[in-house]
Amino acid sequence: MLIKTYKNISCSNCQSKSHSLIENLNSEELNNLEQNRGCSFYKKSDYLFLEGSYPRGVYCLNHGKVKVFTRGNEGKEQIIHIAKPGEIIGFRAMLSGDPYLVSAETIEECAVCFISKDEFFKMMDSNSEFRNDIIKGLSKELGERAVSITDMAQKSVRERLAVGLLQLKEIYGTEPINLSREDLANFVGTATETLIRLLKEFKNEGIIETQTRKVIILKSDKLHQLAGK
Amino acid sequence: MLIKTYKNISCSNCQSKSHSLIENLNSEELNNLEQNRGCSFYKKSDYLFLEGSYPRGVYCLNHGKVKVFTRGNEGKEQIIHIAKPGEIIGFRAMLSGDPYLVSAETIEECAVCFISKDEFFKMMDSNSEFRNDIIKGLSKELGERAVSITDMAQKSVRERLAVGLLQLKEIYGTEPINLSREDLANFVGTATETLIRLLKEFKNEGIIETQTRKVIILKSDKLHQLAGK
DNA sequence: AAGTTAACATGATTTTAATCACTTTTCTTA
DNA sequence: TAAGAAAAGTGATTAAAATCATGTTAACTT
Repeated sequence: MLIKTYKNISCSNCQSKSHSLIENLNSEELNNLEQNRGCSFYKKSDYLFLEGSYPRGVYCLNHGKVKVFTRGNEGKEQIIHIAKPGEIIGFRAMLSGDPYLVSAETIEECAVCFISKDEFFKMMDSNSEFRNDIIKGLSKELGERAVSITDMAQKSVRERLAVGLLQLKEIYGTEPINLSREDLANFVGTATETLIRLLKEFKNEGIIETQTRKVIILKSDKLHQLAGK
Repeated sequence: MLIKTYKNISCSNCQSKSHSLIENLNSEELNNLEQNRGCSFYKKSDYLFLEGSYPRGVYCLNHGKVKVFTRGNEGKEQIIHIAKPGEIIGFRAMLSGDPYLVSAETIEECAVCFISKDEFFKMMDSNSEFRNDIIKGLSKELGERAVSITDMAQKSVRERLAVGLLQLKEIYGTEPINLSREDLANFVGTATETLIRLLKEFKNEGIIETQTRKVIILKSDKLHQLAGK
């Protein structure tokens, strides 16, 4: 699946470092990391890891987007998170010691660095700032997921789409949101047909614009309103 | 709200210690903890803390049950977790540095010890085993919540009730499940009326038995089946 | 123990969103 | 660049669960 292995991305100069947990490593640690990690290109729809398998390390996303999802009853995906450059993916399972509960798959071409379990734990042990960032990250995400559970249980699909689009705006920044309708539906937690119909409504209401599959948000304020609080 | 302050529960001899994160503290640390924590009785429906406020420490549950919940759109509660003796409540917000995203309220008479922020962080810093347990706990919970999100998004209310009852069985052990219909509905994520109707169905199918508000599970295997996987 | 309140329960109705069946558009790649 | 495949979109129908209205039982309170 993997196109090419390369060693030419430097951690010290990684353009995603500043929004990454590795930003608090000192230059010695960064150099060491650079020696001990492997980097790979992945094309679209490649897996980083699969639900049920055991983690052997973590993945640091340099370029591209990765969807993290579980599979429910009839194999339907529920997208839990969409990772953007700088993010470390898959450390949860490694820290808990369990097999992955989620799968990770690229949704565009990606450059990803692999940091082995040993290396990762070494960094956790030796650098308390890094460790605290990991702990903070876990805690923050845990809080966010409590909100997601509530949203899933209580909000209508329309409200959830508004919430979801706002989250995706944070992830995609100024670029248009570039997800398949099916992925978008699996992120919002609805049927693809329902999602398409709602997108059309939002479009008619002037809230969004679509360029074939791409979605551009025109009125964030309106989405906030629709999202309810 | 608090009936009585007491100092007579010893951490070293706490009957809930063995299923608690404090079990890996050494005797010196336990003695120190004992000097620096305050214990209180709470009656039913008392708050430990409220969504939006800032954490000043964590709560260690010695006796009783506590519901942890968020409030959705129209103030409807979504119960995220029901804590049982031994559990430390409210450390997530303390670790992330944010205000509480959830509220915690007793659902029966409780004995609760309070450990200050300073004290808690001191233990985290000095005892790596304790710290690792905290990290593992956070990670495990994070995984569980990914599953909850998927369940909320994809399972029917009937399936979710089956899942919920099985979870409650783990929490209540051999005792009957003792929750109001409303709390049970807010745990499963449905309307109270719907919950009541489904409980009746389960009762007619011989899966559960009810004693006024209490629920006794008769056929766990059947619930596993209904829960879907 | 009687009265009051809150929790539990049921029936009828409406709403939301899933499902099924099918068409059209867009992307791939031979 | 034409053919095939995959993704996007539409319409009709069904199913699930929320909501509204109201009745009943249980549990406090004085």
